[in-house]
Amino acid sequence: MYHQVKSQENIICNHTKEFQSGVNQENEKPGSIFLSTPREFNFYECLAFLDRSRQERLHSVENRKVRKLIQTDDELVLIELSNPRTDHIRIEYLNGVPPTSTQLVVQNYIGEWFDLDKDLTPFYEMASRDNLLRKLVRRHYGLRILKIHDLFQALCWAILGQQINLAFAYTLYRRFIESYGENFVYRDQTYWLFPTPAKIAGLSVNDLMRHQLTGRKSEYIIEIAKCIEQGDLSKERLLALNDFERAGQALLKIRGIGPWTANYVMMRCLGDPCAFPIEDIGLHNAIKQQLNVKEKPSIEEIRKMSAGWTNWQAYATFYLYRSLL
DNA sequence: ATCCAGGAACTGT
DNA sequence: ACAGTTCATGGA
Repeated sequence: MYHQVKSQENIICNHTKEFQSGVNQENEKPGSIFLSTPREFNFYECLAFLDRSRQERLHSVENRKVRKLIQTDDELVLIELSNPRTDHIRIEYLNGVPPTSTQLVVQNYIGEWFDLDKDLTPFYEMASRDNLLRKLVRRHYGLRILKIHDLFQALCWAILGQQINLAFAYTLYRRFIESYGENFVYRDQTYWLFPTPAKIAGLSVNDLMRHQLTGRKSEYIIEIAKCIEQGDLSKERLLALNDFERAGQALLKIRGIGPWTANYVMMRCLGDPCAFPIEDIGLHNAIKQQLNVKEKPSIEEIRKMSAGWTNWQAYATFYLYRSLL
């Protein structure tokens, strides 16, 4: 095989140019492709979040690397990401290097997954002056919001997690994926894709209730699947509103999506830095822990504490989530 | 056993 | 508009 990869051609930079330089060729091996990362980025902080549940099926973290199966329009690719040097992520294609066009899709996907385009310096500046965030941003420096690319997946994850503890939410999520998602076996390990709206739209409420979803959640998810199937709801359409405020309002009109779910999805999927799921119990617990107090803060108290977080509420929330691991 | 969990819809006033 | 109730089950 003479698929000699020259490093210069494979440094993909979908964010600020200044981060492009500095890739050393020593560690490179043919077939590896590198994605340069900003200075304010820590791969292992992100991996810690990705590795928070043993029931996770949509990626696997092992040996300081993460693997994920990605379905593009015409390819199924299994990637493994690692971080041999701090200024880039290494991408390895385990089931064969796909065509260049697919590689570009994958690189964009990873850029979105790890939120590489965001300049965190203003957030850090704000956080260094905030009593609640100061320690957190130092301890977890370089953490990014781990995004959920697929809107249907983000909505299902949020709805499944409504009003139940996180461990049980993961159980429901795993059952949902293993029951209705496609899988791909590679070297004795199974990798999963999230179920498609088409698949879920064809189910009955009873089908989902068999996996211990409540009747309500089953209805919400099936209805949303149908909505997406018919093209009435899509990430593109929400982003095309060009206004997170309006995107949030559109989400709130959907049955099963309240303020918490709308904000959660805006944070994890649509990329709204102002999204703030202020009703979130996990957020409340994280704040309680940070303040070292006995009682969880009230919504009003959180409003006051977060008064200075303008334009960065989602990042503050995510760092607080991270503190709970 | 008891309480709570990364909420939201529904019902009655 | 607002407060109280129901959904429903697992985890600690």
